[in-house]
Amino acid sequence: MATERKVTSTNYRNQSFLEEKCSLNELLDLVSKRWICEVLFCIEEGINRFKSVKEELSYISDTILADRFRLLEKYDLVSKEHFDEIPFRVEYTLTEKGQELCTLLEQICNFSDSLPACKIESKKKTTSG
Amino acid sequence: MATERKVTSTNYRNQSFLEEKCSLNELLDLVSKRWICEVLFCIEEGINRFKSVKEELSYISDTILADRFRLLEKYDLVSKEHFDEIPFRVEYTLTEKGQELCTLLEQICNFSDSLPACKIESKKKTTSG
DNA sequence: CTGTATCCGATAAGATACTG
DNA sequence: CAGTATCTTATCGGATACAG
Repeated sequence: MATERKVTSTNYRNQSFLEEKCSLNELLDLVSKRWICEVLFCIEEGINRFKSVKEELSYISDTILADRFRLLEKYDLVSKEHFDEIPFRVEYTLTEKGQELCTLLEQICNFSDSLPACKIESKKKTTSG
Repeated sequence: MATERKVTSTNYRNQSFLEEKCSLNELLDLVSKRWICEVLFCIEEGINRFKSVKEELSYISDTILADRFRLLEKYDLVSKEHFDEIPFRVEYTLTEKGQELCTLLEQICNFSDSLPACKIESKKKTTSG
């Protein structure tokens, strides 16, 4: 990961245009990255180590999880603590801003639950038996 | 646009996993698409025709704008009205859900403004002269 | 245990040409 | 005016191998 964007691309120019217009676009670019919200929610619930988050989110890969932790730290939404034990241990915790974001995301989550287009109804079908 | 996802990909499986886990992920996938929020805000402000939105959002392309309108309509966030005049005219307006989403987005916008990592400070630099 | 480096396939964004 | 069809490129997500 950590590949730099090609500054000559239209893609880059447009994203920059949007981010300068409103910081919302930068934040959305972050929180919409795959797994980001789930990682955030894991930490909120106290599942706060590399391994435990990886287990909780069955399919996430090392590469992506490491990248997501790095991003969340960069944006000061989580903080990282390294414990010098043997074997060593790393824990992530939400910052105040991180907690605030979680709360906002939960509001959006309620909203999306109420959107008919989301939650494609046929997903459950518990009519068996 | 409108290219179908390859159902055999890990990419697809993971996104499906997340969307089934929480509808938040589906909504985020939508609102984080480039220009979506800006289009929504344009409509909210009464800039509600293809041409006028295109002019307001300098760099957006026809292809993308059409796709965004289609998505917003599909999710029932905006509704489309065709006026049979000569030349004909099409107007988009927010639905109740669309208005509700705008309000939520504005809250997140306030939050992102307060995040130090967003709004990279050096963007203004009005110290000249 | 907690990551990093490198490479590759899938998807999103956009350019261009065209239509009723 | 308000789009659609087709193609190209950039970026993202992920697999694999490896490291402190």
